[in-house]
Amino acid sequence: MNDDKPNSWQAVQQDIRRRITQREWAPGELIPHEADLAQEFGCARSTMNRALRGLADDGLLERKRKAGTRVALNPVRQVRVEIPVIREEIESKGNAFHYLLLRKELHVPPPDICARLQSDPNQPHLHIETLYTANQRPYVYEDRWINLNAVPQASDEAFDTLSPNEWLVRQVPFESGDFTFSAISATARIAEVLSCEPGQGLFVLDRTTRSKDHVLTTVRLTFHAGYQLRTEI
Amino acid sequence: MNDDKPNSWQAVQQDIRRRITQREWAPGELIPHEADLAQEFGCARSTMNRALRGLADDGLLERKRKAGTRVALNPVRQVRVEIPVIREEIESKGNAFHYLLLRKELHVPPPDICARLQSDPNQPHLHIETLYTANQRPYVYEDRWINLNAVPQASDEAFDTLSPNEWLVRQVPFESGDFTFSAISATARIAEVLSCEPGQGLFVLDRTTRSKDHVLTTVRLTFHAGYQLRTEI
DNA sequence: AAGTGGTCTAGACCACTCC
DNA sequence: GAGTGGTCTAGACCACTTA
Repeated sequence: MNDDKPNSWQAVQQDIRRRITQREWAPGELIPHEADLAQEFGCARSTMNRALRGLADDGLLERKRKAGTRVALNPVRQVRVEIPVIREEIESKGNAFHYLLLRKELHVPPPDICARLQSDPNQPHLHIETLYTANQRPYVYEDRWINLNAVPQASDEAFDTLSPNEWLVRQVPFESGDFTFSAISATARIAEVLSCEPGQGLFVLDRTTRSKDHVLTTVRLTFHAGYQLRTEI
Repeated sequence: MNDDKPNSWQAVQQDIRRRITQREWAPGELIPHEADLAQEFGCARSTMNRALRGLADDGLLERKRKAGTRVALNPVRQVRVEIPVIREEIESKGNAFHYLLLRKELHVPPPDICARLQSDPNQPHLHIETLYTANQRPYVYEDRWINLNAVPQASDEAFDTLSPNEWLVRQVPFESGDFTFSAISATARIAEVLSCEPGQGLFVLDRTTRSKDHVLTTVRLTFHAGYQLRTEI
């Protein structure tokens, strides 16, 4: 590491961070310009810039040209969350990973899914339901729709050796997407699939993936009871 | 913006990103070194470095000294999630924000909370329960413990003009923390507070905050039914 | 109009890691 | 030992924003 080197951007950043967290600079306060700070720390302005830019990315500082740099009033507005790759998440805990194809059908999606796929309301698409298990115990239930306008080759795929997710990642480049975290009460169907009580509160991750012109797929992952998504800052 | 400038790191990054998403470079493939790419793009190595470093931060590339840079096998492993600042989240939707102090007591925490606070199992701490409302409707229920070893002045605070969270942010510098997202089934108590059915699945955010030496506070936010946390990539 | 952050460059040295 | 990314520097110009 370079933390000991007094002029590394990490060392500089750490000291600036300390000044912020220890209230040496109060929230909302204007701090010295890059150039002055660089001189004070005896480093190049680019080094100071990198340190400050990082803190701004983390939400600790707010920077504006001409206006200068201020300590953010409300720190820590964002965290990075690792999106689990199911297979790895299960195997990294030393558990056996399997998946079970519960359904693979072509039919017309309900209206909400049609809207998400940005598709003609009468056009059929591929509907796939999968259960992923850890040591034979239900881990997460996946309810996926694949847009056949965007991924026509999906209808010929058996998904017997590769899970839908792994197959899609290899098949189709994607560019953007959105994620939604929420909670639901287990329906009778989901309770059966995940071996829990009906009504049980379950953690849910909805993901919609797009390429340049199309929505590729939309998927809802419903996790087993007690599942947690952790992160640190 | 500088996106049009052909030598801006953004422009370079965008083109590299395109090569990755469009499979011009396959997942797992070794890509040219910084120096070569810089020459190809006609930019300085530092510019290329910044572009590639950003893509590595996003999880699209994996870089190792001497080994070189590879396209990540499984892209998009992490997303940035905005941690809601309750007051702002409510007011930004044009709703009236209020909070209601349901409880403020000093007593010995249950064992799991003691563990989180890293505290003596017999020592009392400050327990605060708050309900935040949007247009008088329950929005989120906050169940908080404050470590009195770390924040002794909390016991004198009435929390009548400032919510516990806003007060703490102003009082105490903190350095790190962890976040956990999960789901629960509403207990009778929570159902009453949040005006929902017992057993209803609810989205939960647990947060523990530390300064250098102490755990400052641990809090569980239980959101109203139907709450979603969204993010995009 | 002027101040401040944002970025680019060219060159240098260093640190890590693979062979 | 050697190759590759990581970083620092000094200087320059630019873009955005406020006054």
